[in-house]
Amino acid sequence: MTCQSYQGVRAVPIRRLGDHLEEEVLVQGWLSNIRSKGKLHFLQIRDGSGTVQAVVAKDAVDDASFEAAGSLTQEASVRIIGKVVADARAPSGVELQPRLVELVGPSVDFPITKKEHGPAFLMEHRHLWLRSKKQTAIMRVRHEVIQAMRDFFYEREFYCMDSPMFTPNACEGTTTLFNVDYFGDPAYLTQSGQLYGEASAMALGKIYVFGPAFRAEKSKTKRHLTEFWMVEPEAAFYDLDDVMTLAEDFVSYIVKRVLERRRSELEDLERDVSKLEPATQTPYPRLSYSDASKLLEADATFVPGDDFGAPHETLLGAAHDRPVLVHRYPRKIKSFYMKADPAAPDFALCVDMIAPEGYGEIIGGSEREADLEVLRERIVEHELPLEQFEWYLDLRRFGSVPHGGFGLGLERLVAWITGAEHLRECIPFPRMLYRIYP
RNA sequence: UCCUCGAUAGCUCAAUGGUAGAGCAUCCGGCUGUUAACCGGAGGGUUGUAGGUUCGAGCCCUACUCGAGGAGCCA
Repeated sequence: MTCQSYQGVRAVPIRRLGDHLEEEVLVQGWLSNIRSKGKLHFLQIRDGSGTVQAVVAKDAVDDASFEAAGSLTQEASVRIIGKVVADARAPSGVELQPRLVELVGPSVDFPITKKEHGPAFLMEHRHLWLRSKKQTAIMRVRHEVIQAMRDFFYEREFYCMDSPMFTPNACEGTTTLFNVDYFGDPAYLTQSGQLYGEASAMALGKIYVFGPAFRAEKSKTKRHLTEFWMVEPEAAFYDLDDVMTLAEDFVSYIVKRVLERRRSELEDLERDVSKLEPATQTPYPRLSYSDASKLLEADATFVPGDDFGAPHETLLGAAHDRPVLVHRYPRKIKSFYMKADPAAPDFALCVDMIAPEGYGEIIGGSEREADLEVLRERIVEHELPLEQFEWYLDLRRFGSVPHGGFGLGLERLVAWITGAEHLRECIPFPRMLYRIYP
């Protein structure tokens, strides 16, 4: 006897009940809602794979089961043995006619009720909020995105080469580092796996890094987390065009996969999938920073030569029905490792991908500076500690090659695909400014 | 760091400066097809904290704490 059967009846995930019509099965899960009507109890049972209605009739079960069913409260856990039948009156078209209902664990005064709640309350109860329909749907989409991402790189023979979380050096500016005490020495939580990714690309050619990144930004917006997951491909002998093509192939692949396999989740989320379909087609529109600046000329808040703000990105994104690639930003507003455009040295060979519908920048990438002396100057210009970057400079001393890559913020991509209001809903346990519980 | 808004029952919100209320949740009762079910009843409050104005403050003033949205910055 295992937990996967009970009284000789085999457990079936709710998602798969449609394959077991007219069979007797074991369903194990939690009560998401109950409606009682005299001698009938309508139980909504959730098991993580889906939700199904169980109709407990007084004359179809023993007294103990009927009593147990009637006294169930929200999020009590249950074990049910019953027959799977098709019924148009059931919310999912399939329902369970139990002959046995057993309480596994009681649930008294579950805090998250059927009516609406404020964000602070929900965040305080994130561990329980995760059980709700929308949150589980978002998490399944996140899961699908991660799987699609790994499949994409596997198919193209990019090796998974993860970077360390502890690092002695900064790569995205020194003001947003989380400090840690590393056996008495100062160290930081990584802001990006890229620098190590470059070293890995010199070893294995095409690689990707996937892991959390930490940024101590004092940002209080729906587009920021202090801990977020980033996937960062890096490839030797890739120039900026190769990077842009890889980025659009990557995003279109993922969107296509989610549309194929997670339709019902997108329905639960009431996501308008017609807004996602154009993104399955490549190429994506490409425009240079200079071209984009002209489009923003009418906007008084835009200062030519400065980076785009969130409203500008929204404006640029809104002009297209799919993500847009903006390339060659002014070098002075970009990171030290980006290669200058030989044709216009004040601009960097870099690219941002801006998602439609105001979801903002989901990708930042570039061709990297491959020349030892130029790179050394940049590190000094940016007032970074040169001695901590000697290993990084070695990549230019020993067989330097043109190379490039990008970083994609997983939660921002998931937010756009699911239509989520806020990034905090796109990671199981978000870490934000002033929020580290639960 | 800056700007704006907010804090009243477990939750979401009401309440001319004059007796603190509703829906949901909880508990009790009713109902054999409910769809955030419905119907009847019950319990539930130091109005974020500390001061101040006033005959009287949930409401006006000051400070603080916490929260939300946005800016900057970024993925």
